[in-house]
Order: sequence, then structure tokens, then C-alpha cells
Amino acid sequence: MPGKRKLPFDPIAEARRHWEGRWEQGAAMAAATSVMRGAQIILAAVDEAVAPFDLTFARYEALVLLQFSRKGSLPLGKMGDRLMIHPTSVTNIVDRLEASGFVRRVPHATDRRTTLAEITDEGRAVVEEATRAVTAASFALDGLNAKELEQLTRLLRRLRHSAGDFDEAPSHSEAETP
Amino acid sequence: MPGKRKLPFDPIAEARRHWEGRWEQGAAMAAATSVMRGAQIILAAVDEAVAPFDLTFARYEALVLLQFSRKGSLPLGKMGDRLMIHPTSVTNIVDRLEASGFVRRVPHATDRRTTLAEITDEGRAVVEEATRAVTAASFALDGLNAKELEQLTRLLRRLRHSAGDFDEAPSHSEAETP
DNA sequence: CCAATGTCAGGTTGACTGATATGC
DNA sequence: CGCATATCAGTCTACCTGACATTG
Repeated sequence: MPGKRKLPFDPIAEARRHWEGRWEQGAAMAAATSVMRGAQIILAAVDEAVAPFDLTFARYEALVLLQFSRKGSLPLGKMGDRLMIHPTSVTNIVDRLEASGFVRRVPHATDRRTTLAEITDEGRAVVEEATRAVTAASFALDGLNAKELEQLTRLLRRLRHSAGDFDEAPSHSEAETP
Repeated sequence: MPGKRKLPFDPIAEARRHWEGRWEQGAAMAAATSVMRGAQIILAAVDEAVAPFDLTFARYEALVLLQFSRKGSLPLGKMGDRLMIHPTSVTNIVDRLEASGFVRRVPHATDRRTTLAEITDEGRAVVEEATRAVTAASFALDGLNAKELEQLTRLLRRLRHSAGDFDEAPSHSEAETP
């Protein structure tokens, strides 16, 4: 936990006051700073929750992805696409998961360039346990109710879409025309 | 930019479908993952915008904080509190800003334990330029309109408040009872 | 003596760049 | 041949813990 001391005011609101006296886009600055701090809070909470299982948020996400895959295995490249992480980071993360015994590298059946990461039985067991810890911590989001969680997800979906993360209809929760 | 390829679907929405077949708190999982990815997008955009000035997002934020301070200087510890970063990170960031000539370490007038970081004229000039670059990039948030930016900020303010970042009235934009 | 402040040493994570071997 | 896939070496940022000297 980075900040041990609780401030007597909202530091982002105050920064915004100063900002708007001089520069443009105070609203965007406040939103961007809020997202950064929110991510820091969530990361700290999840990292703490999964640490007892020799996992980090990044490694936990990778393991969840494999757990969800039909065959329990995926090419490393495809993992990187899904998790939006760098190819070398995939190698690094799979290395560590493999060292912990949660994943195993197996060759692809037909394309000998590609390597598959396959989740082990121990990996499947650990995902279940780690998920219990993470949900117990509510992803640090227990200050928000169901409706607010949906709003937050929808707004950030718009951000991700405008950043070019994926191709798809804009939202389907605003205007529905089947 | 981590993910070069654009996916034909929203990876978080798909993860949520899988998640809700097995576990609790799918909404929180989707929101948390969205915040993490949003932060990654914003960080990449701002880092890229300020890189030409020998800055990172973290160093830029520190410089903005000093620019906003009344005397142009703050004790390192207070900077850490405001920016929500670790004391050793403050030392590191001020080291680099000082090496770039944007900041100068000066002793506190009365308390000889504390060191002040003081923004230099060159630092003030660079903040103005870097801010122009950052606002030109819209903090990667040009996919959201004014109302959405406010919503996003308000939701994350709730998260930050529930995480204990600051003490203050909850929000004043939901229910106003003066 | 105890608390606060900043720094340093040492370790971890993940991301990045650039180069490389292999195979489609 | 060009392109894709994964890896490796090396660098970087930021974080953390634990220790420390200085000072209030």
C-alpha cells in the first residue's frame, strides 16, 4: 500500500482545481488520473490476495485464461493477444507459471513454430483457490454497487474500443435495435 | 503498444461470460479488468506524449504538482502523500528530475530533516510544453464526452474513497442536502 | 528515548528493444 | 523469399523491504 496516510481532501479534485486555472481538458486529466489510481488500488488488492499462491495479478489472469480455454491450452501468441501483453512478457509469465508447476509447455500438433501453454491439474486447483481469495477481496470494488460496476465497465469499454483494442458494435446497452 | 492486433470481439466481455458460468462477482471482475486495461492505455499514451521531454507519466505528475504548489517547492514526503507513491519512489523520481535539471533539492528552512524539491525555471517551461503534448493526446480519452468523463471520475472517486485514500464527504453529486 | 525524514542497498515485476533460431 | 513464432540478452521503471543516519 503506497500511501499510508489518509489525506483530509481528495487530491485529484484539488489538482483539477489548479489545472483548470491554467490549462485545457481538466475533466480528462481528472478522469485519467482517477483511472491510474484506481488501477493501483485494484492491483495492490489482487496481488495481495493471490500472493499466498505464488501468483501475481498478471500470472493469475493468464491462468484464468487457460482455465477458460476449451482444451486447457493456448498458443503463447494468442495469450498475449487476449491479455494485451507483450510477447516477451508472455514468455516471462509462462516461465514463472511453469516453474511453479501450474503450466506446462507442449508443442503444437501441426505448426512446429508455436508452443502451447497447458494448465496442469495443480494449476486448475490453484486457480480455484486464488479465485476464492480474489472474490473475497471483491477486487477492491466493494464500494461500488451492481449498477455502478456496470457503468464503470461500460465507460471503460468505450475507452478500450476507441483505443482500438477490439472491433465490435459500440455497446448494445445504450440503443438496442435487433 | 502491447497488443498490435485488434481482436474481433471484446476480450473482457468474453472473459465475463466464462467467469459467470463458474464463479461469483463477474461484474466486479469485468470492472477491475477494465480499469487495469484502461490504465495501461492511458499510461502508454501519456508516456509517449511526454517522452520527447525526457519525462514519464510519473515524473510529469510530480512536476505538475510542484508547478501547482504556492512556493514551487514541497517536502519529498508530502509529494509522496499527494501522488500516492512510495517514499523510495519519490527519491528515485526526484533524482531523475534533478538530473534533467527540472528540479533542485533545497534544505528546509527550519526542519533540517526534510528536503524540499523545488521546480526550476527550466522545469516550469517543460511542464507547459509537456502539458500541451498531453492535452493534444487528450489523455487517450477522446472517445468519451464531457458527461462520461464526469461519470468515470465520480465512480473512481468512490473507489478511491472506499480504499481509504482520503477523508471527505462522499460525493455531493448524487444526493445534495446542504 | 522515540518518532519522523530521506536515502541507500538489494530484490522483484513487468514492459520494452533488438537480435536470433526455427518453421510456415 | 517474406512472414510468423517464440526466445534471449539487456535495459528500464516502479515497487517493496529493511536498514541507516540525522534531526525534532
